[in-house]
Amino acid sequence: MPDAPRISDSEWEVMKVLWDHEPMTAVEVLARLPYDQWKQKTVNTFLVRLETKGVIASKRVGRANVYRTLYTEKECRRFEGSQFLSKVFRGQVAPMMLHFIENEELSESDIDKLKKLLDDRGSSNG
Amino acid sequence: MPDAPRISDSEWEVMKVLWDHEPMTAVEVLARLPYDQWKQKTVNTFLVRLETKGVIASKRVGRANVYRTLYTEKECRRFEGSQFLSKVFRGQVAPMMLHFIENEELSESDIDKLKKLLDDRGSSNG
DNA sequence: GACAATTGATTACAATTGTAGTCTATTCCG
DNA sequence: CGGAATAGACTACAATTGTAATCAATTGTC
Repeated sequence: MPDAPRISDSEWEVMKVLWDHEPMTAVEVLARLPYDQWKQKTVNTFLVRLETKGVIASKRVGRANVYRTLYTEKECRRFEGSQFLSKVFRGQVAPMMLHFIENEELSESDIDKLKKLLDDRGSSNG
Repeated sequence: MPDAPRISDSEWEVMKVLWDHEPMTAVEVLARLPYDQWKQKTVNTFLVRLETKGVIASKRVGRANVYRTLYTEKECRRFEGSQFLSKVFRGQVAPMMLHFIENEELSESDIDKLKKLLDDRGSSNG
């Protein structure tokens, strides 16, 4: 997969709705967003921009455009994640993980899950 | 500490240099950045903008401005980190951690370190 | 069939960001 | 002392982003 283009904050909100419910029309997208967050036209603009960027595609169905994503959430997360990592944590994974362990809420079961993952990771690829 | 203002990608590069070597002049900042990344005037602009945003402060020393940060790297990381978490991972910490465990390089010792941290975290605040 | 409602297409416009250049004051060198 | 170098202040300008409004085409309704 080629690198996903830059997706702005607002555009990300739209993408998340699309990933969850695609294919959708612009009206449907608005309906899935928090009430009063944006006007319909604003959402339309975001969709147009996302399509221009090549992140989503549309097909005319009747009089409405129906949108679908061209990148998975996972792909976009990979891109954003590595950007974030190098920008904010100088590319150092461990300090970043440490940061989140210290600063964010982790439930007991989250902690267990992560420990198991680290176990697997540790043994499989020394 | 109040929330740090929004710091752009380029501004972050400048901030990292400042955190490492402050207090510094604009010329010193440029010298610490990768060769040919930016012209002196560009770095100057970033410094002015950062000061306007209230992220750094300057003091005139002789004919040069000497800059220092007003927020620690930790504080800014907290801010950026939670933004990133909610934007890209919908606020879910565990999936994010999982993502990085799966997608980024972790050395054996990184993994050990993280496991220990999770142990502490798990037992101290069940 | 004429008008209202809906939807996309086009246009708008300010703030932020990236990337400097020019203008001005000071200071160092010969 | 006069010109060159230097540092900051001010200005520039396009791209991206946030936030829509207007224009135009289509479609349903009476």
